[in-house]
Amino acid sequence: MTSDRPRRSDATRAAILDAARERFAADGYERATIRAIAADAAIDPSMVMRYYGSKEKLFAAAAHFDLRLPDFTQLPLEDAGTLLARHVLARWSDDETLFALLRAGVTHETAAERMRSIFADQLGPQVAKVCPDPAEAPVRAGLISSQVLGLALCRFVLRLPPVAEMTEDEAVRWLGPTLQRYLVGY
Amino acid sequence: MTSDRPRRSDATRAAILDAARERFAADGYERATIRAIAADAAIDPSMVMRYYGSKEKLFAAAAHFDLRLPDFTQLPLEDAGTLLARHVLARWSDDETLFALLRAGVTHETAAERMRSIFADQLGPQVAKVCPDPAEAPVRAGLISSQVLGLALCRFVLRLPPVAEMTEDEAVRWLGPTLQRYLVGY
DNA sequence: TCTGTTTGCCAACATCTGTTGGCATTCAGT
DNA sequence: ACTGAATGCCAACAGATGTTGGCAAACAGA
Repeated sequence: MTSDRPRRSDATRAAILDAARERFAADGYERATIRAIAADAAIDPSMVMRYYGSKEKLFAAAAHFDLRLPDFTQLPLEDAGTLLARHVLARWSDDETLFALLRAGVTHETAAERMRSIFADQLGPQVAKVCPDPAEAPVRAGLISSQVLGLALCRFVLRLPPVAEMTEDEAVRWLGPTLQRYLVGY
Repeated sequence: MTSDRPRRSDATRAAILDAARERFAADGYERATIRAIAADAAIDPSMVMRYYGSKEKLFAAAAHFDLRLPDFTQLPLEDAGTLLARHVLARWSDDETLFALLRAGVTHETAAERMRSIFADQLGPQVAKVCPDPAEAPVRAGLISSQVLGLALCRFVLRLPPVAEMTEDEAVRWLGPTLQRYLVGY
């Protein structure tokens, strides 16, 4: 249906998406100009418009993200918090899409909505599987989000020195118990 | 020296600062235009330039913030975390300057630097007074910042529903123990 | 080989941005 | 009352931004 035979322009489309993610992640929504993205992708700005329609739609196309959470029921419950902290920090480091969402989400409603749906649709259900009362799952998932996003904000975006210079292990050691409590404690 | 007799334009200057804080808080640095700020202050855009020199300097002038932390040595140590959570949440609610810093800090280096200095110079020293080893104070202050900023981000900026709808008491109940641990625990 | 579509670039548009200079009015000191 | 400074607005600038339309070259199907 939607996927025909591969087009000759697929490489260009992909290059645009890559450049867009990079620019949105580094500069936020408004500072990431179509001209700069096009330059990074080594094509003309008008191509971006032809293939993605508008800056808004380009962002929507570039900002798909999957946290790739493990199945929480398969996790040893007593150190789920630590494993979750490690997984999320790693996921954060190897995919700049989350930066794009974080930087853009602060000023751009589309990005904020995308962020909300990631934590509601991907994290929420997993939390519901293991937390004491499934009705509390949204709140617990929200708290986990707050600590995870807060650390990412301080570490990667604001670059508060002590948080930015922390090793990943150190960060996991501190966050693990916090997430564990938000997950199953009181 | 710097402060002469009050000028006739002081009201205008103050109106500009107020409008600037409001716009920066609501829209972030780039979307908060000088024209919009001037319109809110009911004066001409050129006045903003005359009194503050540039948009950059206007932001710097508008983004002064004091957390007004209590003296931690005067606090009952066993619920310092809870008191800190309550204080910070309250402070956040009644001064939009922090929003301006948060929204702008994500894309604007001046704002990020200001944010860093707030948490390093205001929070850090207080933490040093009560944490087990003063050498750990920066890291502990950084962790506290991450949780506090993360909650503010989710609650006020991204508006994750479960976090945004939480009562302040509920938020304090969840954050208290976390901050307590970052403050004095392991 | 011919034809229509796809891919790409160029030039331009309308608008918005921070910023500047000039001119009128109002105020303060004498 | 006179003078110089302070205050305010208007008009305009130069540059950047998202976006559009047209035209050339490369391609694919017949």
